[in-house]
Amino acid sequence: MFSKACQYGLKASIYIATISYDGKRVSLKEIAKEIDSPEAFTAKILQDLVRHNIIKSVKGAYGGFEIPKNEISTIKLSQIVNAIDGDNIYRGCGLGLHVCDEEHPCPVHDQFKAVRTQLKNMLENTNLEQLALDIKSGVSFLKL
Amino acid sequence: MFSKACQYGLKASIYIATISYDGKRVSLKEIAKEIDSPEAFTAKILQDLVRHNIIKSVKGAYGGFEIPKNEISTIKLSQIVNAIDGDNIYRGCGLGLHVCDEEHPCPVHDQFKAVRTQLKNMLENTNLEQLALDIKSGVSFLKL
DNA sequence: GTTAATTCGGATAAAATTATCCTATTTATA
DNA sequence: TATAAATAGGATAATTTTATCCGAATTAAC
Repeated sequence: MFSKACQYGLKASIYIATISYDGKRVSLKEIAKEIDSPEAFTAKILQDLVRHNIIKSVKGAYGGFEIPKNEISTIKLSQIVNAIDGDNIYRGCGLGLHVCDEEHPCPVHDQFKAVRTQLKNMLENTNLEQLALDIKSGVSFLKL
Repeated sequence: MFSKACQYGLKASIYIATISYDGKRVSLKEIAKEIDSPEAFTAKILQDLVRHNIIKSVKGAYGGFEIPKNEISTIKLSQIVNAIDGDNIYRGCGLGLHVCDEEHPCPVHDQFKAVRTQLKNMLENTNLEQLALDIKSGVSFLKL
């Protein structure tokens, strides 16, 4: 459904949110360890999220990544997916047609529309705070 | 959502169904032209679908691909997706965790479950006949 | 039988995605 | 100011996916 880069980006963002919730900052090294992802590749993805203003980075000793506490509940999964994988999953045709709309639908246009809409709603209605709290309380997990 | 191979496989299957509906057979060349796909790559995918017993091939002059008429309405999109992309889209974790179930859910497990279920139902409840008839009647399109 | 039209299958190439490495830059602390 | 701990970013490598090429096998028609 999502690229690996996007999966790492989502997991990293959620992890950063759990740490930022306590007013702390976290290093790339720790993030990669906690979400079980390749460090250098994860660095690229985080840079991308920084450029998209979704997370903040602080360079130098005692630096790391963070999300301003008051922003944690405002960041939606859709923003992260969009930044990394683009909007094809919302907009694109399920069969890859260049043109596919109500006027000229692909054979599965209607069937896919419902799925895509549900996915879109889900991603737009889920924010980092909800997910971070579940991680903190041990209800859900970021690795294994 | 699906790989390109899978998109080509779906489109090709739908096109073959429209032709088989009239009791005819169609060549790789025509299929690739009608669904706007690379010929040699499409050949590999069709071979795969033949091995999975989803379509039939006839070698030699006047050969080609076909679907027995009485099977057209029994072939579900899920079979095609499964043959080409595997079952990861139904089974796999949205964040790529190796283990992700009710006991040890990833942070978005519940949210994804609904989307995946809807996608699964859609693919299992859509068969080639419905789609082929829409193509034949000009309601939907396989290219552009 | 010969020919032409086909699918099959192996080898290879191109492109995209995923992953690694190394250096530069920044910054807190001693 | 020197040092160590970080992120930033460019170059490159490995892997996977997508795509092409070509010869072999099959089969209908002449």
